[in-house]
Amino acid sequence: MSHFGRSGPPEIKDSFSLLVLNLTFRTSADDLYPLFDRYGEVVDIYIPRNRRTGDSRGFGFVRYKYFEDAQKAVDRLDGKMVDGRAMMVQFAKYGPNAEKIHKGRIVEVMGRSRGRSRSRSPRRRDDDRDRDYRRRSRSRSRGRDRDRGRGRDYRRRSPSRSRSPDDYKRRSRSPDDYKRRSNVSPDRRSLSRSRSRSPPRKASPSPARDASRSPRRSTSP
DNA sequence: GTTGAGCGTT
Repeated sequence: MSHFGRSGPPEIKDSFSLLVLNLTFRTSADDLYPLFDRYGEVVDIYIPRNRRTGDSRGFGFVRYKYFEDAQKAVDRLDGKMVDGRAMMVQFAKYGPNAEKIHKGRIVEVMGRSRGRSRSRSPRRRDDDRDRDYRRRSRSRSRGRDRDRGRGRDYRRRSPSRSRSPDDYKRRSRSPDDYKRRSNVSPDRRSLSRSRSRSPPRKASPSPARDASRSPRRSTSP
């Protein structure tokens, strides 16, 4: 079992963060630990996962206690085949909170004291990130030269609305209708089964069809 | 059952 990430992000100041890219979607921290632990003391390993699906995002973070170990791991594990895919190991550029990191070590801390003054609207970054990373993937794989197309899309975003919210409200049926339907539905079924308005026939439901084809054969000798 | 550039928390 993974004992990483259970107590949140430990002391990042005293550790060097490594970014592991090009990982398979099935690779977990447990799979990376034995590989990275061989080259030094691993403080923590974390692999961002999607909260909705729970799938790995294809990359992870490995924290070393000493810089030399981290550097060695980068040099040795970079391009290492893991689960049939070569992973890329490099020093992290940003910290968990977007802090600037140099060589895996924090060199610049976010202006928390000053940034705090800023009225930063506390928005849900979880969902946003989840959806964003998906869209970014798609865009990147194809939209490298599609910058022009993107701009066009933004302009055409307006006519996207063809219906007004009022229409939706109108669409919703009245409670009476819903009630009636709810009542009618089971009632009809119940009636149909109970009353047996139409006696179930053992024969085919449409003998006429057979009859229409029969005559031909019947008349035939 | 899929995907593939990037930067992270229970």
